[in-house]
Amino acid sequence: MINQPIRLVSSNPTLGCTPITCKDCGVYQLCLPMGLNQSDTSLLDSIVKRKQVYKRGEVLYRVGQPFEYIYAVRSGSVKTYIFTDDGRVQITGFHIAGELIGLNDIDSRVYSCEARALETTSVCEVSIDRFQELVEKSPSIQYQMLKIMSGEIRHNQELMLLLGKKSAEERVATYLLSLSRRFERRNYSPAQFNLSMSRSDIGNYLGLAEETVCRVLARFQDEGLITSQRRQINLVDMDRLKNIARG
Amino acid sequence: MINQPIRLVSSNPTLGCTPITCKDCGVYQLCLPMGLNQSDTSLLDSIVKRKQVYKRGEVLYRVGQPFEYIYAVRSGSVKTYIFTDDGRVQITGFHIAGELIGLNDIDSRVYSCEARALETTSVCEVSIDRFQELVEKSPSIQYQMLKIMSGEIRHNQELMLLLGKKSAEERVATYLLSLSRRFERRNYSPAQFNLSMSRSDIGNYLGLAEETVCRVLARFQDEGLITSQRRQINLVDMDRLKNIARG
DNA sequence: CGGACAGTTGAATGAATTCAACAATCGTGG
DNA sequence: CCACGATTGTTGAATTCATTCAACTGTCCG
Repeated sequence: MINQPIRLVSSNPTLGCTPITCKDCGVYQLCLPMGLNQSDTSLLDSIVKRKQVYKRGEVLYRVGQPFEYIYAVRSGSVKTYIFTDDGRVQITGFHIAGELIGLNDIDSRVYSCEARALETTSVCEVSIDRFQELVEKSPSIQYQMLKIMSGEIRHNQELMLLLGKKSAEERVATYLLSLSRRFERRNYSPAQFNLSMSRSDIGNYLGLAEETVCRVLARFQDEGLITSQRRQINLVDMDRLKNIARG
Repeated sequence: MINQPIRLVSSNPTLGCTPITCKDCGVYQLCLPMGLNQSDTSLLDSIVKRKQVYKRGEVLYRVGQPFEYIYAVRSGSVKTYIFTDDGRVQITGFHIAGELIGLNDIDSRVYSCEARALETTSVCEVSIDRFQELVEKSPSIQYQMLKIMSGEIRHNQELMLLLGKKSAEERVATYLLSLSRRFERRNYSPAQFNLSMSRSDIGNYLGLAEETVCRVLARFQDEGLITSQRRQINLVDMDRLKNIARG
């Protein structure tokens, strides 16, 4: 059975993630790096509210709306994207279970991007006001937040490298491997998975035309690197894929 | 007199920056958003150490070096950049007076990018250990840090939009206007300034060839949008420039 | 079943790159 | 202070990788 977690909360501690249990939402993984004590996690419990489910295509928030919640994805997936003034769109991230959304905008009163569910998606909405109270009570949680955001900055920088310097093949290979790693961390299969996003979304994210993504995937398939049936992806030769991703 | 600040520390409070005086380094602007009280700023003084000067081309830190300091630029400018495995480079940021360097990597033990002075540059090196102690004492400072990093994520996302979706002309126009805004905040002239980075650096940052940057600047000059003499830039028609940047 | 959407493939086009040659400027050492 | 080599910037011509346009197929879901 593909894309089914073995145990969603069994994330390997050496990866720097600790599972957090939330009374209101049931068990989920907030993916805060290690370093929280018992009282910290109870504090977290106290502010993590409003479990919510969004269906495919539904919007979590729009640009300019008052910034109210940080979102922790429990299951499913979400895309976030920003706009140019003339309406072009750039997808800035795909977010799967265990990831946080809304970290940009903490210094702002409004959301700077739009978030939309790619499939049926369950999230916990964390009130920013209560979150702010929390971090003032618990410096260690706040320091964990600094770390998470620091990691997000690094992730974005790698994306800048991809967008600025990589060829179409390198981009697609990098993308597949990045997804693979994230699934692996969550105990999904790193070699076989379903894409929840369209070719068009992938292309948008990678700075490519949708047709280019198709062609590259077709080439990868011809060369025996992957098999793909629409959104079902199978990474056959990860090593060669890694070589391509590296350039 | 171009590129001379009227008063370096007179930054308009409405911009969300408060000038911070550091006993060890003299007066400089750390550009922490408003919200610190007197005891916070004394705390900051106590950890901001090691005023340091780097000459053009000198390296502040390299990839893989132990992460020891966050840097606050006092004067001059610094570029930060990352590498692909095969040695390609992507410049991820140019940093001028009042800006912080090293915020990515807080969750890491090593620097993930390299930083190099573009000209004679004075910085304050802030020990990460002492910084961590500080933020545990002062939640308000830490929350300011969250805000700064949140802003950095947003800035990087705009760069992703630029790299993924904008034409060469839009990129260069956006770049010039971004520099202009940053100079303006620091009471430098927003219309006339010197670039401390080469065409090659600009192109690298914007995902363009150096020659393309030249050609676009030449076109802008032909069309009366700017005048440029090598690194001396004069924005003549900001409104049209803004229109181009928007697409 | 049918209409809409998503994905694929081919051919023509184009924006930016690469290659190349040259010009202007910088800076270092005599 | 000047000269000269190195660096940086500029411009033209050829090339290329990805895009755009177009036609078509497969799949999903009401």
